Amino acid sequence: MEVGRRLTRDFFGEDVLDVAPALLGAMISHAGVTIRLTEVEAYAGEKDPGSHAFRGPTPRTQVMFGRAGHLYVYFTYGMHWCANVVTGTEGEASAVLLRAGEVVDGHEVAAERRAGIAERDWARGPARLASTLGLDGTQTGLDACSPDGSAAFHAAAEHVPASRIRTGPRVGVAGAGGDAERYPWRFWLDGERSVSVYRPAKPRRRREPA
DNA sequence: CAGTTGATTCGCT
DNA sequence: GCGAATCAACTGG
Repeated sequence: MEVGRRLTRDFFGEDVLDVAPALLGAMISHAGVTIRLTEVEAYAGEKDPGSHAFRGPTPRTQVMFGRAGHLYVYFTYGMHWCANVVTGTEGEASAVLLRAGEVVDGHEVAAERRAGIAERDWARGPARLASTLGLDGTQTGLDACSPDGSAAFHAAAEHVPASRIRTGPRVGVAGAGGDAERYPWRFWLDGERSVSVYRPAKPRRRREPA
């Protein structure tokens, strides 16, 4: 299929708030499936209370403090994997969460991998997107800018006018209240069916004791 | 459509 | 121990 130029490490080395919207319409390929990104979220490194890097490097978040263009794939809610790409300068630990997209190549592989799921939902949400790409914890640290790596990003096949880009608060991020939460760091393409519905970051109600 | 709930493991305090 | 950058199934309108 026709894809744009491959995105380089220089592309990911820019500021996360520039990289995130620039990824809309771009594509990521892994394990036989290509997804066109329609929704992303920026996480601004160690100074961002919503980021996993907020409390400094740990074994889990080590890769975020490394080079731009590497994948940070984390496990959450006891069952889901979500994928980010590291951005900015080394040691900064900023990253873009890949929140949603649509499968544009590898439909047969995706259909097998996501058996029983409607095509519309294959990459509608970060855990679904990672699952459809076949990404899990074994791919964390993978260099998407390496010529012989298994994952790669490609520029949008079509022109994405700035007027189609929307911004808003991040989804499902607890611990709001800091300065970081005042900024709309979620970016999506207006009018795309694959964009997940916004839900405010509301703390889960604890079940009452019996 | 919107709203609610259980599932289930890990990372960190 | 607590709660999480979520999902799928289910309810009621």
